[in-house]
Amino acid sequence: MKVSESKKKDASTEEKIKTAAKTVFYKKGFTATRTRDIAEEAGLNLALLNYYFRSKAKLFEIIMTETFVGFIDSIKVILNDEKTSLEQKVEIIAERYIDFIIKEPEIPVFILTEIRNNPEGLLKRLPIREIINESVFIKQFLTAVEKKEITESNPLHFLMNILGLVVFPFIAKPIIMGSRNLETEAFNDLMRERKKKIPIWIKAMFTVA
Amino acid sequence: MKVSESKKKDASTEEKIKTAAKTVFYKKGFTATRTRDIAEEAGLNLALLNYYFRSKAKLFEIIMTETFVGFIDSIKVILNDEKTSLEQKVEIIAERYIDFIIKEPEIPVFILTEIRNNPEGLLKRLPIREIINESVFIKQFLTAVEKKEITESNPLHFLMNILGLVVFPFIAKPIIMGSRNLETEAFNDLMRERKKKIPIWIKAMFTVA
DNA sequence: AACTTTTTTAATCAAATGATTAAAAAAGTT
DNA sequence: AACTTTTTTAATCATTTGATTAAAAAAGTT
Repeated sequence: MKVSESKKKDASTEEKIKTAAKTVFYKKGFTATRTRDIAEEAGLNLALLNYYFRSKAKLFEIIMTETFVGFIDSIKVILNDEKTSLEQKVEIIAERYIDFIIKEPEIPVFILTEIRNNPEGLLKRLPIREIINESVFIKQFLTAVEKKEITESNPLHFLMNILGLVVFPFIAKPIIMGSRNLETEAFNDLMRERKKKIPIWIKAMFTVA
Repeated sequence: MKVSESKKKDASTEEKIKTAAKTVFYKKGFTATRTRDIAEEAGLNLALLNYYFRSKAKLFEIIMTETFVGFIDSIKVILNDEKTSLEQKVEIIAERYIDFIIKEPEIPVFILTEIRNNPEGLLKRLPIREIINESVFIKQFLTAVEKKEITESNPLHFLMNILGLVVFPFIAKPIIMGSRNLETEAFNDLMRERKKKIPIWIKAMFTVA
C-alpha cells in the first residue's frame, strides 16, 4: 500500500527510489519496511532497488546519513553564528526546527528509534561532541553563567530543555492529538504557537528574575 | 486438588515468557523482534510461546497493554488526587516518572514507536481524553488561570512542557551520552538532578513574576 | 500401578522477504 | 542500420520466521 504519492514526476529512477525509501523508512523504520514496500511506493520493479543500491541496508545507510547530517548540520550553523546572541539562538532554533518538523513530521521519531537500534554505528560517525562542545553557543553560555545572567550552570540542561520543548510534542503527537481530538492542522497551529512561547519560557526558566 | 501449585507452575513458564518478551519487545519493537529471540531470552522451546499465547501478536498485545495501562494509570492517580496542589502534582510527576524511567529506560521509546506504528488501535482503547480532560488536575489548572496565578491558559502547553522536560532527555539518551562521553550512571545522576529542577523551571515558566 | 491430562520437545511447514538471474526493452554509439 | 551498453522486467532462489504437529516427558488423578 502506498504511503504517499511520489513527489517528483520526472525524477530519475535512482531519485524515485530514494524518495520512496525516505517515505517508507521514515514511517516504519528499517526492519519494518520491506523492499517491496519501497518498490511499490516508487512504482518500480523490485529488482531495481538492488540494481541501483546493491541492498536494502546500503539504501538505508544512504537515507539515514543524509537525514542525520542534514539535521545536525542545520543546528551546527545556528550554534556557531558569532553574530547572534544566546537569546537569539534560542529563538532561531525554536523557529527553524518547528517549521522543519512540521514539514517532515516523521523525522524525529525516525532518528531516535534508529539511534536506539544502532547507537554506536551512527554516533561514532557524527561528531556531536565536537559540534556541541566547541561551539560559539557553549562559549556564550559559559560567559553568561560567569556574568550570573543565567541561573543554570550546566549547558546540557539548557540544551535538553530547549530540545525537549521543541521536539517532544512532535514525538508525542498521536497522544496529544488524541487527548483533545485535534486534526493535524490544529496540532500544527499549536506547534506554531510554541515558536514564540518557547524562547519566553526558556528565558523565564534560566534568567535571574 | 492443589490449584495454587499447578497454577504456580503454569505461571512460571508463562511468566518467564512474558518477562523475556518484555525485555526483547522493549528493546527492538514488535516487528524487529523474532519469536526465536524471545524463546532464547527465556531459555525455552520456541513452540511454548504459541502454546501459551497463541501467537506473537497476541503476546505483544498483552505486553503492550500492560505497559501502556501501567504508564497511564500511574499518571491518572496523580492527576486526580484532590489532596495535592497543582504545584505538588508537578513535583510528584517529575519525581515518580524520572525514577520509573531510570528503572525501565526502554519504555518511553517503546511506547512512542509502537503508537506510531499503530495509532488508532492503541489510542482508541485507552481513554486518554477522559483521563486528561476530566481530571482534578485540569480543574485546578483552570482555576489557577482564572485567578491569574498562571500565565498560560492552554493546559496542553502545560502538560507538554512537563512531559517534554521529564521524558525527552531519556528518549535522546544516546545523543546526550555521546555529547559528553557520559556513562549510564552519570546520565542517571543528571536525570535525578532534574527531579528537583523541573518543578522550579515549570514554576518560573508559568507563574507571574 | 494404571490411566489421564498437561507441558515440553524436535521436526517440519508455509509464507514472507531480501536478493539474484537471464532475458527483454530502451537508450546510446558508430 | 548494426551494434553495444544501460536499464527494466518476470521468474526464481535461499533464508528467515511465525506457526503447527506428533510424539515424548512430566505432572496429576484414581
